[in-house]
Amino acid sequence: MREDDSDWFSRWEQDLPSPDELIPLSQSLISPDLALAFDIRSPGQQPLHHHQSAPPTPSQANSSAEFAADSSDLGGAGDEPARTLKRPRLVWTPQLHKRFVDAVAHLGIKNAVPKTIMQLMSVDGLTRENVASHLQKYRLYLKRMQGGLSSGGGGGSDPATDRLFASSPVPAHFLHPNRSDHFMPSFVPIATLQQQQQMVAAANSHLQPPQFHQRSQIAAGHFGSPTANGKFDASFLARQTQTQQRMSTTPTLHSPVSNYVEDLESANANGGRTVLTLFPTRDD
DNA sequence: GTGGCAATAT
DNA sequence: CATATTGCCA
Repeated sequence: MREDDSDWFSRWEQDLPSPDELIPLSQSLISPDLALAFDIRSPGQQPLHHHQSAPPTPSQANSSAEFAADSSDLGGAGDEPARTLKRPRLVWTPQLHKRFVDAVAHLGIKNAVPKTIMQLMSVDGLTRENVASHLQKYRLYLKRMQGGLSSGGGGGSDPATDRLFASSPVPAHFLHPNRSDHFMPSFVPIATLQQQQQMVAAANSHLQPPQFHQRSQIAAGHFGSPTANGKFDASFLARQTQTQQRMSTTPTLHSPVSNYVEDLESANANGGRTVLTLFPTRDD
């Protein structure tokens, strides 16, 4: 039983987890809402730098929503009403929108309701209202794409409002709900996701509490106008595109890279090429 | 309770 | 201007 009584202790001592290993664990016990409410962030992580140093664990299930914090801090928010706390405005970055579109595409228009979309996206901090609002706008966008005629300035497709939507390819079935063979994905990998969602959120609670970005100048393209107001437009890249393929033949300018959906169809009709693409498989 | 949609607010 | 919120209804 006893090997070396004098040794086991030093061993035990050595095997003690370092504070760095402990902290994240304790944080995962904090619900995203609480973290948001109390403005809790990772001790060793400054709100400014966001390092994405190739996570050793390939299990990327979730990305964090990016928020824009209003420069004017609300006074009464420092208290306990964690429930009714006011969340920062959600910034729908192209990446986030892509997730949204993918979710809708994979759900099928039938099941693409705010709640399920939100669940499938599994972006922590994302609320049903966020999705609902965005979905509403997105539907209008789709609507006016199909009937989009009108040579005049009203109809078409240019308003800066559409820039976001244009950043992500629109699945074909969105425009043609009338297809004889529309066995759209009703299988939905999420079974009891209602509960899983919470666990997932807890597991990767990298929640980003209202951040006060200052150098919002670094963002590459910048989609929104420089916000003539005094507000900080924090459009950041959540993740650096690490595995980006260079398509030398097709300039990225206005060619909607069409590598989306079809996972269902190809899996069904394509014998040699089962593209069983899990939904949150990439994030560009 | 949830979803959709228009209007309205921030 | 982009989201959020609200009101009203299915």
